[in-house]
Amino acid sequence: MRLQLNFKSGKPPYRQIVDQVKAATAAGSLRAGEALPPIRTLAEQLRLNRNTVAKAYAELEHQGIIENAPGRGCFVRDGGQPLRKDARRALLAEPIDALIVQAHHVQIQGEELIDLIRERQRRLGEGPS
Amino acid sequence: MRLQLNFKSGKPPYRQIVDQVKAATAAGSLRAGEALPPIRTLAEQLRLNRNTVAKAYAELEHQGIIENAPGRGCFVRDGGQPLRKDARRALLAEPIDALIVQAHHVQIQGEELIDLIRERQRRLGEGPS
Amino acid sequence: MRLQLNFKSGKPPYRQIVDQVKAATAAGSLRAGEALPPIRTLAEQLRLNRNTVAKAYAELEHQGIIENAPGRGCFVRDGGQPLRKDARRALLAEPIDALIVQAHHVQIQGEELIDLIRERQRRLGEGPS
Amino acid sequence: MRLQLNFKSGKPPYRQIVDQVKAATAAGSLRAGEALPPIRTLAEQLRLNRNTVAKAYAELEHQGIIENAPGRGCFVRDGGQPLRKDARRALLAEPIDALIVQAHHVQIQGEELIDLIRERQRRLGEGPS
DNA sequence: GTGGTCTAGACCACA
DNA sequence: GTGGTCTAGACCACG
Repeated sequence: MRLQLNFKSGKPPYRQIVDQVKAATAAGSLRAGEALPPIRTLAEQLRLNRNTVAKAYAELEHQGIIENAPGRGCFVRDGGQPLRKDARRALLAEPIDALIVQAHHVQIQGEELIDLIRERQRRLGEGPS
Repeated sequence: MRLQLNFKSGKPPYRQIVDQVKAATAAGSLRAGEALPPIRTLAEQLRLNRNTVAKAYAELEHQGIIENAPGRGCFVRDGGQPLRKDARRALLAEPIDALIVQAHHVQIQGEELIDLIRERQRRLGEGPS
Repeated sequence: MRLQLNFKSGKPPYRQIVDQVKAATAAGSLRAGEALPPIRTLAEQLRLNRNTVAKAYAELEHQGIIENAPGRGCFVRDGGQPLRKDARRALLAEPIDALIVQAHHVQIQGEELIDLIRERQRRLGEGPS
Repeated sequence: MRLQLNFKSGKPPYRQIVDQVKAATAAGSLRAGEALPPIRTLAEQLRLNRNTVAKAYAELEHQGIIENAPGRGCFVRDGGQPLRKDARRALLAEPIDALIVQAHHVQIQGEELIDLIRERQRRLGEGPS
């Protein structure tokens, strides 16, 4: 589970954590019973205060996504069937549009943007499927 | 020019206005020289306070997207990107990486992500408004 | 760091704060990394509303002079001028012309103006605070 | 009488007109009985609305600096002795400081600033006294 | 404790 | 009519 924060988006960090964990569980890439990273570990990775991460975890527990077992860690609860592919693709529509717009603003469009993305995929070690 | 606020996203309303106006200029549905709705009018439409809309417009002016002429109104400015191509591409590296990670969370990778992006490009290019 | 407002100048208070902080960093009495007074404290000192001071600080952050860290405070940033020398000199042409004209109005010209400027340079260089 | 507006200073244009005319009369470069440019002429030169210039003139008349003779124009009233040299020099202290600070921000200081100013003086056709 | 955002309502400068 | 600034006081996110 690799979380990615965007400090310029305006969305508060604790909300970004909540939303990303929810997306991962909904898509099935985080399975029921799996453990989330300990609060202090995640706080270090994301360079956030522990209180902030704790708040995100508390919110996730409040929404029934995870279960907080004091002293043992946080675990994903069973959330039923993972989403179908269309639903998962729909989750990406908004962030993709945002990227296209931002690219347009620096006058990079169409295939040039696609090329750039492929380059970053290669660099992140994610070869074309 | 139809603005739509999402009060559940966690992103502050004034930021949503900024991002949507930027998107509209990028997509061509707002052209250079065109007038934006007056602050008071937009505030009424969106059921926001005048100051909140004013803050959004001020931010847009600060970013060089629009021009605020006291007494006359707010107008879309002419683009004009002085940076060299490498610099512009570099600006996109971070948001692209964020998207790739987010897509990974919902188990969409490689060429499947590329396909999705092409689809959104087509849809945005079809000319809104 | 002693800020002084002039309510008769016609210049808005938040702009006076911005200009004075910029002056202080330029003069070296505010060094990189140093903390500015908290918004609420400064607002009290200057008998301004908190929002007004916040606007000034936001503007300073936007100009890259300071860094506002929610929860920790506001800090002076490291300078770092990426523009080339010609570009920087060009930025001064307009304000210099304005000064020459203003001096002309009070019948101070040529070398007499230069002398006056040298005198102010000496005084500012003596290191305030 | 050459007026110079600075739209970025934050000081309202009508105040800049008032202050500059006051400075010129105080320094003696505008003498009693002399005519000010007609409102519509000045408005065109400064690219302001006539109302704005009219407001400045009205303020000047209110302060007893000028006299408005409807149909004939605006004239400077007798303001007694013009200021002594020290007083005139003092009027320039603040704008000079502002320039030095701004120059410092683009890392132009000392003699380099002096050189730049001399260059602008030459270009404005104002040879060293 | 810190800074960030929003509302409500006022006054000013400009066209 | 337009946008710009200020006040007052509220709530939120972060450390």
